[in-house]
Amino acid sequence: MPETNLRSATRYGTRPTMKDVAARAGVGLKTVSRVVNGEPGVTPETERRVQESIDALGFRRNDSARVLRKGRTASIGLVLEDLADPFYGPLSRSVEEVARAHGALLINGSSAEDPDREQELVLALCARRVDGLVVIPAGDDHRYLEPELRAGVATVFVDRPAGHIDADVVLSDNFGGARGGVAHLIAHGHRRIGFIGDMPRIHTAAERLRGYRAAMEDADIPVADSWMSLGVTDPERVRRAAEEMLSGPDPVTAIFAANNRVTVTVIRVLAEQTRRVALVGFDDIELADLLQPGVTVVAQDAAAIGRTAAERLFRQLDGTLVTPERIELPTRLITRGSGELPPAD
Amino acid sequence: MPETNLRSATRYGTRPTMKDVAARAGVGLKTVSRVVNGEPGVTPETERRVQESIDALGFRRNDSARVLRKGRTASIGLVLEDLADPFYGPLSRSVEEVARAHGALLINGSSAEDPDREQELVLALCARRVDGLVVIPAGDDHRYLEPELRAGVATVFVDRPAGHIDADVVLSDNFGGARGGVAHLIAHGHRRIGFIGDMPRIHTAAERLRGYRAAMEDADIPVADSWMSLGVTDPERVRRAAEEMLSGPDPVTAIFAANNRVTVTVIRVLAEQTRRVALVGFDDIELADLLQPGVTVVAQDAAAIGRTAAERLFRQLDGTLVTPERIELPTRLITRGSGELPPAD
DNA sequence: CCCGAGCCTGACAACGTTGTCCAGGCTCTA
DNA sequence: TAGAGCCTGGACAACGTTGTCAGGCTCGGG
Repeated sequence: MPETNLRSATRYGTRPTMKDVAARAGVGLKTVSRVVNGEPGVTPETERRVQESIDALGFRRNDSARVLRKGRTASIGLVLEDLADPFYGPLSRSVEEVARAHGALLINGSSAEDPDREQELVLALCARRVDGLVVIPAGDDHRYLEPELRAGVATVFVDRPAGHIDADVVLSDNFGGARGGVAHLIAHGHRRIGFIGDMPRIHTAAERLRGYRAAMEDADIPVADSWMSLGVTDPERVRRAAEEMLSGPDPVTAIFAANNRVTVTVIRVLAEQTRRVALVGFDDIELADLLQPGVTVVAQDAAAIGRTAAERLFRQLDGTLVTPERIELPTRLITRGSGELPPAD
Repeated sequence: MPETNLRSATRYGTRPTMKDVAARAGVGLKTVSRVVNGEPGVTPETERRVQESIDALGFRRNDSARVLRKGRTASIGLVLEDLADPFYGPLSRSVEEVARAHGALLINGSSAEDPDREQELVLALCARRVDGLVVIPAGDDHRYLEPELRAGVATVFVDRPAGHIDADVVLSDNFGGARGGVAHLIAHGHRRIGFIGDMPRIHTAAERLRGYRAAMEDADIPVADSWMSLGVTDPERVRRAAEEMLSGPDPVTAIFAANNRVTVTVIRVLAEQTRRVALVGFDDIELADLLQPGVTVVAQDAAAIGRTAAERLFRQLDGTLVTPERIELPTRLITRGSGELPPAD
């Protein structure tokens, strides 16, 4: 009874299946499958009839069933910290582009820097049977991923290494970048240089701090505790931290801001100062060149990081890649003025 | 033979199923299902045995199979133009937050402003049987969505209305915002005001242009063709357009930049001018307050737009919502200096 | 005229889960 | 002590698709 099928197909909330299409076209179920998937072995005339039914019923293949049968979902998951952060936009975009080139869709979620939420998200993605995962870790223990890795879920960590498991990592040379940025300030005559960064439990923050210390040590400059502020990111506390190191008994003449959010706040604080204080920031920020002075930064290439990670992911899926590796991408110092100001005591 | 099950379960690329877990725990398949889903009717002792098997095998429920059986995927799709655009980051984030609150995951894709790609993406998402779609349309004909809507896929369009179908839309008051922004310039004494915007086939661009014209007409100012530049967005052409309207025979004393990308380029051009030219931009940009002068903008609330759209989506899914509606969110004029400069002839 | 080859086509099982339904064992009461 | 009712657990079908395999048809050659 084709009429019944038609009615059930157009009833709200019900979708036509291949069975419905087959019934309407008066062919077998498998023939419809062949047409839908462009498999050979169907007469043009039969194909036409099937296609007509498909269009008439508005049939759309159910990929859930397909996945169940085939095993691959053609989708990959991206877990990052916050989509609204300007660093992750381009990263996410470049991951998506690579995914698209491989015919895969991108599912993404934000961990909000919360390890539990990261795990919850990752496992939800695994339950959907994503073929691969790109993870910007919030937590530092990823042993919960072991069964997934064994099951063949391709995984690449980004921006920070995985904890307690052996997996691919793609990140910036945070240590080298920070060291270079601070050395740049030292080269312009600064000795009292402040550092404002995130909690050292975050890998990037720790590495950048290490770079700062290394650069100071290279120049034989002992670091005063009052020059360092760790674990502050919210604008209010960054502001206080900056003001303190500028007004203390041993005031800094330059500040190294260890990420883009910190940099932005520090710029605001410095704009209010009468004294000219030098600034180098980690991460580029938009319009940095239009400010007075332009903001000198150590820039990461977010798009390149995303692209590299995604490409490795698909090479894992190809089977081209077996041994986990750690890939460090170089950073680039962009001088625009704020980092070249001389010390003003 | 539990040993066989165990081996097959840990073989690379194969995952344990509920059957494997059941065999290992010595219970029935359905009992495992009950434990996994927290259904009642399982003795604590049995539950413990099952849980132990789950942990030992690293079992993870296969949501594809679940979806196939239940019909709902607990995921929604978001199709936007470009994730890297600062306007879409917060929007995407707020959509994700609402989705999360409803226990759904977010799948997103970028259309790159290409109608074919938009359709391809949307249909791919429908094939995955997402429960709902949030679409920032690139094309202007969405009749291809009719079968999906009939099938009960909740759909909300954002930023621009759908073409040729009746669906929910959430957008900013582009017309009113632009009109207000231009009126603000007029109120500060400007009469020769330039307009640089996107192709009028894009709804937002057309509306903002209409707002510009309306404000000019309200003030009885005839608009010269040379003051308007439509359909340019790439920096090079925006730059040329701006320079032309600043140097022509009838040079403008103020510019209304109809979106954030245009605004940024115009700022660069104006910074090179000796003459002080007023500027109002549509869309806020980061650090706008730190520039000299601060940039006056007509700001949209991207997060509110995303939240509103996603909430409507889930209300559609609840059944609370039936009739499609058009929701316009107000914009906000933020004065920072550039829009308050007097005309300099 | 018959037979084999080759091409279309369709019946059927399987993917892993959940909903339905029933069986068996237990407790409690008359 | 027997019957009723409850609680736990399991067998089975179904979701919509794809892979396997076999059957029927046509065509050409012997």
